[in-house]
Order: sequence, then C-alpha cells, then structure tokens
Amino acid sequence: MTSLVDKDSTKPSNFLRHVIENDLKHGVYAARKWGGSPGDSLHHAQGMQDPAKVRTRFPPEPNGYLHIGHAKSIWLNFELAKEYGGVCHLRFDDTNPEKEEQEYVDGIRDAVKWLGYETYLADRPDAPGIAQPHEYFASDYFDFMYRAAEYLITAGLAYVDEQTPDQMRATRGDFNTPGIDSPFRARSPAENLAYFRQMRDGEIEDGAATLRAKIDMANPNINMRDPALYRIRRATHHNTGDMWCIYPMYTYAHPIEDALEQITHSIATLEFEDQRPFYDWLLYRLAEGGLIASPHPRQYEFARLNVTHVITSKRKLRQLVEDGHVDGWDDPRMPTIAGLRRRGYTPEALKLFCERSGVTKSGGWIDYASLEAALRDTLDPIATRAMAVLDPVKLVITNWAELMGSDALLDDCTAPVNPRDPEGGLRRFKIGREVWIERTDYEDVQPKGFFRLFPGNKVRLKYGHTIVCTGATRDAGGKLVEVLATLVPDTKSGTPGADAVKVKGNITWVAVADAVPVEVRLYERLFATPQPGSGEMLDELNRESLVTCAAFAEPSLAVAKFGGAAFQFERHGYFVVDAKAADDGTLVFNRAAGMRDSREK
RNA sequence: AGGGGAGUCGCCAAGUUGGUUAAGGCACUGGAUUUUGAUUCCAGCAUGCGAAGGUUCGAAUCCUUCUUCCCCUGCCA
Repeated sequence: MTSLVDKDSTKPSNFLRHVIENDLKHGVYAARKWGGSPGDSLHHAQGMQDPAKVRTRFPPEPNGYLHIGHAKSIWLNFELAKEYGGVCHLRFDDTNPEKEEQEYVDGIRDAVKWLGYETYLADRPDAPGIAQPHEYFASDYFDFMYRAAEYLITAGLAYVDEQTPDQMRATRGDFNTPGIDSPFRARSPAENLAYFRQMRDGEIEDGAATLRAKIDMANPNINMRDPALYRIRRATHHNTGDMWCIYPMYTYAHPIEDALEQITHSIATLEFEDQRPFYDWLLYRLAEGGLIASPHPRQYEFARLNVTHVITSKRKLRQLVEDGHVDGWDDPRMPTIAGLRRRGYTPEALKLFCERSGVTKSGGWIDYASLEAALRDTLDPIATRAMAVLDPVKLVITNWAELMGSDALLDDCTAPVNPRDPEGGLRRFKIGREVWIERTDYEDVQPKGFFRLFPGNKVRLKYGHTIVCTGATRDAGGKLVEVLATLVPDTKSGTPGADAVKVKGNITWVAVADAVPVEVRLYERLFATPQPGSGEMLDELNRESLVTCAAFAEPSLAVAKFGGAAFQFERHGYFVVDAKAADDGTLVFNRAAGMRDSREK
C-alpha cells in the first residue's frame, strides 16, 4: 500500500531542497570522509569515503517533551536526508546540566521512534558503511570541546573574562552603542590558558569567570561581541556526572557538534540567523587549526511552525500541566507528540501535515483545520468503522412484535469493516425492538433542511431497517424520553427490495440488547483564541475543551485496545482507545477529529 | 551605530537565470454519486504578487524609494 505522503511523485519544492540539490550538483561534500563515528579531522581522514551524500541532525535539548513544532523539525531533517541519500542523526544537545534529565532523553527517543525514524536511524541496507545507531550526545564531545577551547586560547582567539554578569551586560553595549573591551581582554594566551585550566580544575567559583571568544566588541551583530564559550557550573550532568565543572555554551558547542558528526546541512529555526556568523567564525578557525574536517557544516534557518489555537511555548505548556488545566504532558489536548499520539493522531497524519505546511523563511500560522484534514485524509482509507451513540435516547419500534413475532426477538445485522475495502470483512450486531439513537437525530417539528427523525418521516437505521417516526414522549420537564417509530416491512439492508422505500436520512444506532457502555471524550481546541500566546494564558483557554459522554457502542468495540486500530465512529469522527481507562474500568475512547460536516449550522 | 530576516487568494505555499491565461494544499461555494449531511468526482475561488515609481517588446521575478511585520543586548538553547 502506498503512503498518502508519497502519493504525489513531485514533493513540494522549498529553499532547503534547492540548497542541497545545488551542493550535490557541485559536489561540495563529495570528497568527505567518514570515520564511522563522530570525531575530529584525523579520525575522519582515516575513514572511508562518506557513503552518506548529506548528513542532517535533529538536536533537541533533553529538557522537556517534544511538541508538534519538533515533529516538523524531525520530519524535515530525516526526510531530507532520506530523499537525498543521506543520514540523519538524533543528537541530544545536553550542554546545560541544570536543565536536563534522563526522563526527557527517553521521552524524546520514544517520540522519534514513534514517528517512524528508528529503523532509518539504525540500519541502511543500501549503505552498510553507515549502519550503526545514529544517536549521539553533545556531552560525549566535551573532551574535544575542551581541546578546541585550549586551541583558541593558544591562537589568541579566546580569553578568560572575570567580569560579573552585570559588568558583561554593561560592557556589551546595546543596539545603538558599541560595546567596550573587557579589562581582562588583553591577557596573554599563556595567562588565559592557566586561568582556563584553573576553571576546569575547580579552582574558580561558579560564575566568577567565563571563557569568551575574542572577536569584536563593536560588531553591529551583538552575537559577535565576544560571546561566552564556557561557564563554570558545579552541577551533576545526566551523562558525564561530576566529571566537569565547566560546561560549553550552546553557541560554542553546537557548531562543534555539527562538525564532529560531519553534518552537511545544519537546519535551525529563524531566531538563530544572527548566530550564523559566529557559527562560521568558529568552524573556519577550527578547520584552519586542523581540528575539524573541511568543508565544515553550514547552518540554514527556516520558520518554526505555528498552528492556530495551539501553543508550543515550553514554559506555558509546563504551566498547563502543573496548574492542572490538563491531565499531564500526554493529555490528548496537548500539542506534545505524546499528547497527539494519545489523542489518536498518527505518524502518517503528522508527516502529511508537515509536508503540506511547507518549509520557508517567512513565519505564519497554519490553520488547525489543516492538521485535522491531514488526519482524516490518512485515516479514512484505513479506519475500522463502528457505530456508537454518544448522546443516547431510546427509540422504540412499536410494531416489532407484530412483524417479528415477539418483542424479545433480535435480528442479525452486518456492516463492512471498511466500505473502501471489500476484502476487509464484516461486523456483526443485533437489532431489536429498542435501540439507542442520537438525541439530536429527533425533532418534533422539521427544521429547514433536516431529514432525520420527525413525526411522519422515514429514515433508515443504517445497516438495519427503514422506520417511520410516529412521535415521541417527553417527561414533565419537556425532556425527550423515547422516540417512537414503526418498522417498514421488507426493508432490511442487504435483502432484495430493501431500497424500494427511498429515504433521505440514514441514522446510526446501537441495539439496547447488545450495546456496550463506553466513555467517549470529545475534545475541542485547548485555546479559544486563534493565535494564543500573546495575552494572559488563562484568558485564552477554551473552558469547554473536553466533553465526556456516557455512550453506547456496537459490540465489536468491546475488544478494542489502546495502541490498536483507529476507528471511525460513523457520522461522528475518528476515535482511538485512550491509554487510561475510566475510574470504573469502562473502556474510554478519545475523539481525535470529527468528520467534516457540511450541514448548515 | 544598529544588525539580521520576511511580505504571492481567508490560511499555508510554488514560482527565483524576466517570456504565453500566477502551480498545489487547507478553507469556502455550487453540482453529481452516496445506506456516514463523510468519502469520491466535477466546477468555481488573485487582470493580481506589501506600496509607489522606473527599466523592458515583455516584470511576482531587474532598479529606486517607501511601508508593514518578526528576531537579536543569558554565564539558556
């Protein structure tokens, strides 16, 4: 079966593909070698011709859960590598021990794996030379980063600054004022080397000194005004423990990580554009010093993904969890990959959405509807169909005994598992004198354009018989108690002449006799405002983002399991079993997305 | 003394070496099919490319000026 994502042979063009195709055409990276694992210039020089035409990487910091924005980055990096005969590395950017935890490493790994990129990471039958686990840690490069720092110091390109953070801020200048040199800037390489070793050896207090690149305190790009390279932090690192008390800054570490992994195209988001000059500055010098291989990686930036009614700020997502507005990081309303997964989203849907949303340098907001459309488009061909009644009211077929012989008698019905797949088999369920129908499928007086139940109208109980509505009973408060109808003889689905009586409406139902009670959770957007994030978060929240229903499902759903099939509840939408059962053990279904609905509202 | 980016249909987005009627998706609107008001199918949806000038036989693509929005002054990433 061909994937919907690959349905069109021509993939949408974007600027990154142009860059890669151009580099490939000119053989920019053709002569590179690959040492079999990340390493310095010597390591790679001893290796083979790199079997990977391009190398990309997905470099999350393990300080939280991945969200839909990360999914786009994962998709982009892995698909680009796959398409151009390259590899993509998963790399944990763990240079700040105060914020990073093993729990997040595990969560990220799960998310990447679930999205379908695990096999690709581990095994390339077409290129055995690169068959290996491509999962790396920035912290594995701390030794090299330290060595590179000593090189920069020796070359007069870095110095130890003992200014306080406040002083550094003040001497950095601002957008309209050049910075001024630190009083420590003129120290000799030998002095700097000695100080830096003291930093490493724990002889200097946390925060009392930093290693800084020596570039230009008057540069119009503030990122070039002697950026900090190393800080002192006595913190236990999830990977290196207490081996180090100095840790490299992202600014310094990231280009090196890319270089050691022989990344060709380092894809970042727009806010890193201003860092590119330093990225190149560093790598040019390390290459000159013979520490890393040439040509070195290049950084390219694209606009991060914004989806309407969705927030991806890590801080705000954390607040939602901690303040109990949601059920956790994997709440089905959360935009985390774990949440989307629990909600019922599939890797295929997410990838289709990413592909449709494009890759550019101009930011914007994609309609949430586009995400839902991607889910429906991928699920419709494969979802197992079922009937479920979410807001049940009883329908009584008053002439049942008259036609069937006894009120107790049940009749057998069948329906296709998936009408788009004739080989897919049949579902079986009963019909009897009493069935559950949707409360909203009955009206005392026909509204304009309504063609379901109202007195005098005929509808088909889908896959069952055609009935004529004869009325309804209501309680003292006016609430609908029962809908009454009579069965039209010889109209059972699948029997000859069943269609002789024409109806405009087909309604879904479940027999009272074999209905399975289930809990159904209907989700709406978590944020009422289309572009949340700018105002007070609590004011933007949609207070009705979760509605829980005590529903009845057809018997085939009784054996549904978490992680199993995706269902289409006919006329209602796409559902999956939730990871957690209801308090009383009842089976719980999450609605991932509703059906499209062209009815007049 | 500021620097770096971006503006093509309601929302995304292709188009970039100037060359016929400005792709495609989402959304929306008609119509056909339909035992899901779904799906599918057909049709419609920018005389217009942030604005104004200019160059040219010809401009979304080149030039000039203007304008709007986003990012940057962590020992975070």
